[in-house]
Amino acid sequence: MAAKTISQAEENYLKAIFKINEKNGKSAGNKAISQAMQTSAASVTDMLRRLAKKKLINYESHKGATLTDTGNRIATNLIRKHRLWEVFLVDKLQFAWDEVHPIAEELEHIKSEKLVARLDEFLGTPKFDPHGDPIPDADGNFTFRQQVLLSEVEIGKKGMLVGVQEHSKSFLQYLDSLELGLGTEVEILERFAYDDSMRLLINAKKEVVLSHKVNQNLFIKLV
Amino acid sequence: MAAKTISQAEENYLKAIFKINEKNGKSAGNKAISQAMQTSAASVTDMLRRLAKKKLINYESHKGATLTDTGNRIATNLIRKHRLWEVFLVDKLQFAWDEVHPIAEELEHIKSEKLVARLDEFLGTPKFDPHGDPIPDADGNFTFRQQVLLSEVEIGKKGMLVGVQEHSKSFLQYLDSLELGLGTEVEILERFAYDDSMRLLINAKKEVVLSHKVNQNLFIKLV
DNA sequence: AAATATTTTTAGACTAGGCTAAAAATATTT
DNA sequence: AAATATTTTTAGCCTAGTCTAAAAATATTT
Repeated sequence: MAAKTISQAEENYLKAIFKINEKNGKSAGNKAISQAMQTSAASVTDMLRRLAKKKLINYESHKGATLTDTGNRIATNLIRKHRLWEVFLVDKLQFAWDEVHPIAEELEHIKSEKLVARLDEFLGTPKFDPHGDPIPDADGNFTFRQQVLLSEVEIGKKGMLVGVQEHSKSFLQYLDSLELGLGTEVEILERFAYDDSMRLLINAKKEVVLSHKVNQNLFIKLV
Repeated sequence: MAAKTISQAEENYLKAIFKINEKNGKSAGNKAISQAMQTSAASVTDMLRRLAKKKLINYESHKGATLTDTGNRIATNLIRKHRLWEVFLVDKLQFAWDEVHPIAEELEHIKSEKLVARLDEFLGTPKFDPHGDPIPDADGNFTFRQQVLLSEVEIGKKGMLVGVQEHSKSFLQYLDSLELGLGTEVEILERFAYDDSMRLLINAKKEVVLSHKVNQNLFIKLV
């Protein structure tokens, strides 16, 4: 089967569709895709037709898109590459977790299968990236981890920060300023009903108060 | 000075022009570029005009192209990135020297300055790539090394293989089969006037006979 | 220097990927 | 169910980068 060439633009659309499908649990609409890709709705319609013709997505006019098996495999592999490169940048080249995303966004398009395999091995076959997101294996399987949003944790419970949902530079830098990195121990001391903010004890020595918005973006593994 | 965006295609043309300028010591003609880029002459004319408009090359109709300072800086930086990535692939990911070129060809287009600096440091600021080609520093300066083509070395002289001029997979694999890698010691035992082939002693223990074509592609540092 | 060969440019066309503005289809309110 | 709002598609246009075929310019031979 002649593995058709897939352009970077096409790859990026597949990844966007994958993420929208995953988050919403249903087919990705034109609007959502155009927002994710920062392109016009008209461009999206064009691209969806192209991807459908290549059998990478299932698409019917006005009904949005879902990935075919092939499309899913490609999107998953892109995510694998993106996350492995992020680990490389942080672990080997000492980048901070808030600076790796745009670089990995370019690196994920490098084509060699062998490169990915060797990189994975070189990094020690990591299961999670620097933001705590799972790295799918070569067959596209994600490691599942028991985790809850900090906003859902009850008073008195203890846990450890294992992931972030939001990846913006400003959010990550805010966490840095609080010394809240992956692996940080947290204990819920108090919850303010007024605005759902919470007072926490981190690493058993420092207290911080986090807004609801922040709490909704932190994944905790309870201990 | 608004650093205009430069596409991968443009970058590849700049690199091709750099190499042709370097090898021929004069302005790069349309034909040579079209051969290097594997594109039609018409496409080259178009691209030369685009590059000239961006002040990356000096170009006049029918007179070929040379790089401007800006163009030269970009081309040199691409070569720097290409060669650093080759070192990464060989030294860190255990790739063979005959498989890294196409992958580095993609990796060299990754944009981050910081990435290059960190990679360089991570690799121990190497001065030569896995084929013995010099890696320009961040300012574009190449390390110069005293070297001669094996075909020019006199009988009885000894030296060390420090570089290859040809980079094809088949040539490199042929060298591998002879156990002729960079760093190999060679002593010239005999030269056959008939076809300019040479008999050599390598690493003081094995004899091989190399054709003139091979001898013209090996760089030796005399001891 | 004329004839011939080679190189380069022009002219016109194509694909990928993007855009805006308007029309059509679907969803949501009232 | 009608009216209104939102989403999606259509139509037409644009740029980058490629192509072929023919014309023009330059180089090489004779």
